[in-house]
Amino acid sequence: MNIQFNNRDPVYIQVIQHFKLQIAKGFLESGDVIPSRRELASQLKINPNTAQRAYKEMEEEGLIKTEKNQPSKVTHDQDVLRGVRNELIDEAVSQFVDSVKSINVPLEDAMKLIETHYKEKGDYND
Amino acid sequence: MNIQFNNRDPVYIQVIQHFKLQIAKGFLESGDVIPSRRELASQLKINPNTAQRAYKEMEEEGLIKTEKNQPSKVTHDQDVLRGVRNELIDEAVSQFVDSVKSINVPLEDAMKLIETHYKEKGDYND
DNA sequence: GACGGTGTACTAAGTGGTTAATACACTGTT
DNA sequence: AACAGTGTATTAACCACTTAGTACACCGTC
Repeated sequence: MNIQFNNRDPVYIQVIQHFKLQIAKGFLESGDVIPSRRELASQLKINPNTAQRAYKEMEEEGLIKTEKNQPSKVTHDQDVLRGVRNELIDEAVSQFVDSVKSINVPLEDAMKLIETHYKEKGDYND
Repeated sequence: MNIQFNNRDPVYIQVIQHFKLQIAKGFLESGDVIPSRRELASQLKINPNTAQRAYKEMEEEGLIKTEKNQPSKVTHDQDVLRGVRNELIDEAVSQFVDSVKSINVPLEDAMKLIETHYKEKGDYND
């Protein structure tokens, strides 16, 4: 567990984002336990309340499930997990399409640019 | 002149963005005059200092040029103007590619999604 | 039952950055 | 010369939001 924080976005948002990425990549699966608030805070050197805030929002989104005095677990609802991935993708697509359309970039040009950029950069591993 | 402000981003940023879009679309061309700080502020119902801040940053980026007691004008430097468009595009492309790669979406899938989304939505007019 | 672990709630403090207020210098016009 | 319009600079106020502090309730285990 290690997150590269930027100091642009709020920490708790970045924590949530981190977990969503893990889920979207399949590294975190249904039923997996995640660290306690205090443990996560300790590992990431953040305030426990910040961890709590992140967990609370994830709980409200249905990503994780917490039972009394039990470590929080990733939800068993497969649809929700698939949803995380799809939302991340949809968000990226929508934003991109909105951007290029707003300045009248033809579809063909946009596609070509993506293809080039995609192939240029190395793959992610973690 | 009319901007649909969101209350997420700072106003002065949105003002800059608006001018960049106008430039990228070719609606604002080299040498065109833009409203005075106070006039813009009046039109948009924002504080003159907010307009000033936006103009100042655009000045620093070389987008506009201001001479004493003359209305600010869009730069004559064509390269800068082309740069605006290219930066907007590059930004969109990079962000998209980073996003999809970070969750291991294959290029083909990404392309297909873009194509579909692009065709679905109506074109922009303004 | 004491202790260390868990999750949770409430409140206070801090903080960074945006926006507003105000004033100054300059120029052209009347 | 007065005035109304420019751009500019400095400082103050504001404000939303994040983060931190603290305390409480609960459960297992030793």
